[in-house]
Amino acid sequence: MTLDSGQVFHWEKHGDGFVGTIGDRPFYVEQRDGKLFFLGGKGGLIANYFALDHPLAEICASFPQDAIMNAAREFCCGLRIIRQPRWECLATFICSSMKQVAHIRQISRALRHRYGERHQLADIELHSFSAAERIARTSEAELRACALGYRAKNLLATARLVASGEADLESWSALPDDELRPRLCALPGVGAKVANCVMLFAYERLRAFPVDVWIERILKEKYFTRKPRVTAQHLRDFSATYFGEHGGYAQQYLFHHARKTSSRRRGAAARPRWRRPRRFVSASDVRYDSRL
DNA sequence: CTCCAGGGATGAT
DNA sequence: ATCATCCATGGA
Repeated sequence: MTLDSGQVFHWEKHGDGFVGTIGDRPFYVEQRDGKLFFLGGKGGLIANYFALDHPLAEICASFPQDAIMNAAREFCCGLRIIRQPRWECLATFICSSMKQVAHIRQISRALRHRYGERHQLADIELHSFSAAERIARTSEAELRACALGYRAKNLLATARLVASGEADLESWSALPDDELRPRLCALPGVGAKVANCVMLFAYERLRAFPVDVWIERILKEKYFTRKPRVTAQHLRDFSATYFGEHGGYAQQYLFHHARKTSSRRRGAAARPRWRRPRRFVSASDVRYDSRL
Protein backbone atom coordinates (compact mmCIF):
# COMPACT_ATOMS: atom_id res chain seq x y z
CA MET A 1 0.00 0.00 0.00
CA THR A 2 2.87 2.35 0.86
CA LEU A 3 4.60 1.76 -2.49
CA ASP A 4 1.33 2.15 -4.41
CA SER A 5 0.12 5.31 -2.66
CA GLY A 6 1.50 7.89 -5.09
CA GLN A 7 4.37 9.14 -2.90
CA VAL A 8 7.13 7.21 -4.71
CA PHE A 9 7.11 6.15 -8.36
CA HIS A 10 9.98 3.82 -9.19
CA TRP A 11 9.09 0.55 -7.40
CA GLU A 12 7.79 -2.08 -9.79
CA LYS A 13 5.76 -5.16 -8.95
CA HIS A 14 7.69 -8.40 -9.26
CA GLY A 15 6.17 -11.68 -8.15
CA ASP A 16 4.60 -11.17 -4.72
CA GLY A 17 6.72 -8.09 -3.96
CA PHE A 18 8.47 -5.11 -5.49
CA VAL A 19 11.86 -4.38 -7.00
CA GLY A 20 13.49 -0.97 -6.83
CA THR A 21 16.46 0.95 -5.53
CA ILE A 22 17.07 2.70 -2.22
CA GLY A 23 19.61 5.32 -3.14
CA ASP A 24 22.03 3.40 -5.37
CA ARG A 25 21.30 -0.06 -3.92
CA PRO A 26 18.98 -2.54 -5.66
CA PHE A 27 16.40 -4.37 -3.54
CA TYR A 28 13.57 -6.84 -3.74
CA VAL A 29 11.06 -6.44 -0.89
CA GLU A 30 8.03 -8.52 0.00
CA GLN A 31 5.62 -8.23 2.92
CA ARG A 32 4.40 -11.60 4.17
CA ASP A 33 2.76 -12.60 7.46
CA GLY A 34 3.48 -9.30 9.16
CA LYS A 35 7.16 -9.38 8.20
CA LEU A 36 9.18 -7.58 5.56
CA PHE A 37 11.45 -9.97 3.64
CA PHE A 38 14.15 -8.55 1.42
CA LEU A 39 16.97 -9.44 -0.93
CA GLY A 40 19.99 -7.18 -1.48
CA GLY A 41 21.74 -4.61 0.70
CA LYS A 42 21.29 -4.30 4.44
CA GLY A 43 18.14 -4.52 6.55
CA GLY A 44 18.91 -1.35 8.47
CA LEU A 45 18.76 0.65 5.27
CA ILE A 46 15.31 -0.76 4.52
CA ALA A 47 13.99 -0.11 8.02
CA ASN A 48 15.09 3.51 7.72
CA TYR A 49 13.76 3.99 4.16
CA PHE A 50 10.33 2.63 5.03
CA ALA A 51 10.35 4.64 8.28
CA LEU A 52 9.50 1.56 10.33
CA ASP A 53 10.36 3.62 13.41
CA HIS A 54 7.43 6.00 12.84
CA PRO A 55 4.91 5.40 15.67
CA LEU A 56 1.95 4.71 13.37
CA ALA A 57 -0.59 4.14 16.13
CA GLU A 58 0.24 7.50 17.71
CA ILE A 59 0.32 9.25 14.36
CA CYS A 60 -3.10 7.89 13.35
CA ALA A 61 -4.49 8.79 16.76
CA SER A 62 -3.42 12.40 16.19
CA PHE A 63 -5.70 12.69 13.14
CA PRO A 64 -9.02 14.49 13.66
CA GLN A 65 -12.04 12.33 14.43
CA ASP A 66 -14.50 12.87 11.61
CA ALA A 67 -16.29 10.57 9.18
CA ILE A 68 -14.00 11.21 6.21
CA MET A 69 -10.79 10.91 8.20
CA ASN A 70 -12.01 7.79 10.01
CA ALA A 71 -12.75 6.05 6.70
CA ALA A 72 -9.35 6.99 5.30
CA ARG A 73 -7.58 5.91 8.49
CA GLU A 74 -9.16 2.48 8.38
CA PHE A 75 -8.65 2.02 4.63
CA CYS A 76 -4.96 2.99 4.76
CA CYS A 77 -4.04 0.98 7.85
CA GLY A 78 -0.26 0.44 7.82
CA LEU A 79 0.57 3.08 5.18
CA ARG A 80 3.75 4.97 5.98
CA ILE A 81 5.38 8.16 4.72
CA ILE A 82 8.80 6.88 3.66
CA ARG A 83 12.18 8.66 3.66
CA GLN A 84 13.07 9.33 0.02
CA PRO A 85 16.39 10.63 -1.27
CA ARG A 86 16.04 14.41 -1.77
CA TRP A 87 17.00 14.78 -5.43
CA GLU A 88 15.07 11.71 -6.53
CA CYS A 89 11.93 13.01 -4.85
CA LEU A 90 12.35 16.58 -6.08
CA ALA A 91 12.98 15.52 -9.67
CA THR A 92 10.03 13.15 -9.92
CA PHE A 93 7.62 15.69 -8.46
CA ILE A 94 8.83 18.36 -10.88
CA CYS A 95 7.76 15.87 -13.54
CA SER A 96 4.42 15.22 -11.85
CA SER A 97 2.58 18.39 -12.79
CA MET A 98 -0.69 17.72 -14.62
CA LYS A 99 0.17 14.03 -14.87
CA GLN A 100 -1.58 10.91 -13.67
CA VAL A 101 0.31 8.65 -11.27
CA ALA A 102 0.65 5.96 -13.96
CA HIS A 103 2.37 8.38 -16.28
CA ILE A 104 4.70 9.75 -13.61
CA ARG A 105 5.89 6.16 -13.16
CA GLN A 106 6.46 5.97 -16.91
CA ILE A 107 8.52 9.16 -16.91
CA SER A 108 10.53 7.91 -13.91
CA ARG A 109 11.27 4.69 -15.80
CA ALA A 110 12.35 6.53 -18.94
CA LEU A 111 14.72 8.76 -16.96
CA ARG A 112 16.18 5.83 -15.01
CA HIS A 113 16.75 3.66 -18.07
CA ARG A 114 18.35 6.51 -19.98
CA TYR A 115 20.38 8.25 -17.29
CA GLY A 116 20.45 5.94 -14.25
CA GLU A 117 23.01 3.33 -13.27
CA ARG A 118 22.24 -0.24 -14.19
CA HIS A 119 22.04 -2.87 -11.43
CA GLN A 120 21.66 -6.62 -11.34
CA LEU A 121 19.74 -8.37 -8.57
CA ALA A 122 19.64 -12.14 -9.11
CA ASP A 123 18.19 -12.34 -12.63
CA ILE A 124 16.48 -8.95 -12.40
CA GLU A 125 17.85 -5.87 -14.13
CA LEU A 126 16.97 -2.49 -12.69
CA HIS A 127 18.17 1.11 -12.79
CA SER A 128 18.68 3.57 -9.97
CA PHE A 129 17.38 7.11 -10.33
CA SER A 130 19.41 9.49 -12.47
CA ALA A 131 21.89 11.70 -10.64
CA ALA A 132 21.37 15.45 -10.95
CA GLU A 133 24.87 15.70 -12.42
CA ARG A 134 23.91 13.31 -15.20
CA ILE A 135 20.68 15.08 -16.09
CA ALA A 136 22.45 18.43 -15.94
CA ARG A 137 24.65 17.24 -18.84
CA THR A 138 21.74 16.44 -21.17
CA SER A 139 19.64 18.82 -23.26
CA GLU A 140 16.02 19.93 -23.11
CA ALA A 141 15.36 18.21 -26.44
CA GLU A 142 16.75 14.94 -25.10
CA LEU A 143 14.58 15.17 -21.98
CA ARG A 144 11.52 15.85 -24.11
CA ALA A 145 12.19 12.52 -25.76
CA CYS A 146 11.36 11.00 -22.35
CA ALA A 147 7.81 12.37 -22.77
CA LEU A 148 8.47 15.17 -20.28
CA GLY A 149 6.81 17.84 -22.41
CA TYR A 150 7.03 21.35 -21.02
CA ARG A 151 8.46 19.95 -17.76
CA ALA A 152 11.80 19.24 -19.49
CA LYS A 153 13.00 22.83 -19.22
CA ASN A 154 12.27 22.94 -15.48
CA LEU A 155 13.90 19.59 -14.71
CA LEU A 156 17.02 20.57 -16.62
CA ALA A 157 17.30 23.99 -14.96
CA THR A 158 16.81 22.56 -11.47
CA ALA A 159 19.25 19.70 -12.13
CA ARG A 160 21.90 22.26 -13.06
CA LEU A 161 21.30 24.25 -9.87
CA VAL A 162 21.61 21.08 -7.79
CA ALA A 163 24.63 19.74 -9.68
CA SER A 164 26.49 23.03 -9.37
CA GLY A 165 25.94 23.09 -5.63
CA GLU A 166 24.05 26.37 -5.85
CA ALA A 167 21.07 24.47 -4.49
CA ASP A 168 22.46 22.29 -1.70
CA LEU A 169 19.55 19.95 -0.99
CA GLU A 170 21.37 18.06 1.77
CA SER A 171 22.33 21.09 3.84
CA TRP A 172 18.77 22.40 3.59
CA SER A 173 17.65 19.59 5.90
CA ALA A 174 18.81 21.72 8.82
CA LEU A 175 16.44 24.57 7.93
CA PRO A 176 13.08 25.08 9.67
CA ASP A 177 9.93 24.66 7.54
CA ASP A 178 9.41 28.36 6.89
CA GLU A 179 12.94 28.68 5.47
CA LEU A 180 13.02 25.38 3.60
CA ARG A 181 9.77 26.01 1.70
CA PRO A 182 10.86 29.26 -0.02
CA ARG A 183 14.19 27.68 -0.96
CA LEU A 184 12.37 24.86 -2.72
CA CYS A 185 9.84 27.21 -4.35
CA ALA A 186 12.71 29.21 -5.85
CA LEU A 187 13.67 26.21 -7.99
CA PRO A 188 12.29 26.11 -11.56
CA GLY A 189 9.15 23.99 -11.76
CA VAL A 190 8.60 24.00 -7.99
CA GLY A 191 5.55 25.76 -6.56
CA ALA A 192 3.67 25.40 -3.29
CA LYS A 193 2.31 21.94 -4.06
CA VAL A 194 5.55 20.31 -5.22
CA ALA A 195 7.49 22.00 -2.41
CA ASN A 196 5.12 20.48 0.13
CA CYS A 197 5.47 17.04 -1.45
CA VAL A 198 9.26 17.24 -1.26
CA MET A 199 9.14 18.52 2.32
CA LEU A 200 6.83 15.67 3.31
CA PHE A 201 8.43 12.81 1.39
CA ALA A 202 12.13 13.76 1.42
CA TYR A 203 12.63 16.06 4.41
CA GLU A 204 10.33 14.26 6.87
CA ARG A 205 8.28 17.41 7.51
CA LEU A 206 5.18 15.50 8.55
CA ARG A 207 3.06 18.67 8.82
CA ALA A 208 3.55 19.64 5.18
CA PHE A 209 0.17 19.39 3.45
CA PRO A 210 0.29 19.22 -0.39
CA VAL A 211 -2.98 20.32 -2.02
CA ASP A 212 -3.45 18.72 -5.44
CA VAL A 213 -6.68 18.38 -7.43
CA TRP A 214 -7.75 15.33 -5.38
CA ILE A 215 -7.18 16.95 -1.99
CA GLU A 216 -8.79 20.20 -3.13
CA ARG A 217 -11.84 18.23 -4.25
CA ILE A 218 -12.02 16.40 -0.90
CA LEU A 219 -11.67 19.59 1.10
CA LYS A 220 -14.36 21.40 -0.89
CA GLU A 221 -16.81 18.51 -1.13
CA LYS A 222 -16.38 16.98 2.31
CA TYR A 223 -15.15 19.73 4.62
CA PHE A 224 -16.68 22.80 2.97
CA THR A 225 -19.91 21.24 1.74
CA ARG A 226 -22.33 23.82 0.28
CA LYS A 227 -19.92 26.67 0.88
CA PRO A 228 -19.14 28.03 -2.55
CA ARG A 229 -16.42 30.58 -2.93
CA VAL A 230 -13.88 29.12 -0.55
CA THR A 231 -10.64 31.01 -1.03
CA ALA A 232 -7.34 29.22 -1.49
CA GLN A 233 -6.13 31.14 1.53
CA HIS A 234 -8.92 29.67 3.66
CA LEU A 235 -8.14 26.16 2.44
CA ARG A 236 -4.49 26.65 3.37
CA ASP A 237 -5.29 27.94 6.85
CA PHE A 238 -7.74 25.11 7.45
CA SER A 239 -5.43 22.32 6.26
CA ALA A 240 -2.51 23.76 8.21
CA THR A 241 -4.36 23.56 11.54
CA TYR A 242 -7.30 21.14 11.43
CA PHE A 243 -5.32 17.97 10.62
CA GLY A 244 -2.83 18.41 13.44
CA GLU A 245 0.87 17.86 13.92
CA HIS A 246 1.02 15.03 11.36
CA GLY A 247 -1.14 16.76 8.77
CA GLY A 248 0.96 15.44 5.90
CA TYR A 249 0.28 11.89 6.99
CA ALA A 250 -3.44 12.64 7.20
CA GLN A 251 -3.27 14.17 3.73
CA GLN A 252 -1.65 11.03 2.29
CA TYR A 253 -4.34 8.84 3.85
CA LEU A 254 -7.08 11.07 2.38
CA PHE A 255 -5.38 11.05 -1.02
CA HIS A 256 -4.84 7.30 -1.21
CA HIS A 257 -8.31 6.46 0.08
CA ALA A 258 -10.00 8.79 -2.41
CA ARG A 259 -7.93 7.58 -5.33
CA LYS A 260 -8.51 3.90 -4.64
CA THR A 261 -12.23 4.13 -3.90
CA SER A 262 -13.28 6.71 -6.49
CA SER A 263 -16.46 5.65 -8.30
CA ARG A 264 -14.76 6.68 -11.52
CA ARG A 265 -12.53 3.66 -11.26
CA ARG A 266 -14.31 0.64 -12.67
CA GLY A 267 -14.74 -2.14 -10.13
CA ALA A 268 -13.35 -0.09 -7.28
CA ALA A 269 -16.20 -1.02 -4.97
CA ALA A 270 -15.83 -4.73 -5.67
CA ARG A 271 -12.14 -4.76 -4.83
CA PRO A 272 -11.42 -6.97 -1.79
CA ARG A 273 -10.85 -4.85 1.26
CA TRP A 274 -7.53 -4.48 2.95
CA ARG A 275 -7.22 -6.68 6.04
CA ARG A 276 -6.01 -5.03 9.18
CA PRO A 277 -2.73 -6.67 10.23
CA ARG A 278 -2.45 -7.89 13.82
CA ARG A 279 0.17 -5.22 14.35
CA PHE A 280 2.18 -2.83 12.21
CA VAL A 281 5.38 -4.07 10.61
CA SER A 282 8.27 -2.68 12.63
CA ALA A 283 12.04 -2.55 12.33
CA SER A 284 12.37 -5.90 14.13
CA ASP A 285 10.23 -7.55 11.43
CA VAL A 286 12.79 -7.07 8.64
CA ARG A 287 14.17 -10.41 7.40
CA TYR A 288 16.86 -11.22 4.85
CA ASP A 289 15.87 -14.18 2.65
CA SER A 290 18.44 -15.48 0.15
CA ARG A 291 15.85 -17.82 -1.40
CA LEU A 292 13.80 -14.96 -2.78
C1' DC B 1 -13.77 10.20 -29.45
C1' DT B 2 -13.59 13.37 -24.83
C1' DC B 3 -12.01 14.43 -20.32
C1' DC B 4 -8.51 15.24 -17.17
C1' DA B 5 -4.30 14.42 -14.56
C1' DG B 6 -0.38 14.62 -7.14
C1' DG B 7 0.81 22.40 -11.36
C1' DG B 8 3.83 26.31 -12.42
C1' DA B 9 4.94 30.75 -14.58
C1' DT B 10 3.31 34.79 -16.26
C1' DG B 11 0.55 38.72 -16.90
C1' DA B 12 -3.89 41.22 -16.18
C1' DT B 13 -7.41 42.80 -12.88
C1' DA C 1 -4.47 38.39 -3.52
C1' DT C 2 -7.30 36.17 -7.21
C1' DC C 3 -7.97 34.79 -11.93
C1' DA C 4 -6.99 33.45 -17.01
C1' DT C 5 -4.08 31.32 -20.04
C1' DC C 6 -0.62 28.49 -21.77
C1' DC C 7 2.23 24.71 -21.48
C1' DA C 8 2.61 18.54 -23.65
C1' DT C 9 1.26 14.02 -23.09
C1' DG C 10 -1.26 9.90 -22.56
C1' DG C 11 -4.30 7.09 -19.26
C1' DA C 12 -9.01 6.12 -18.48
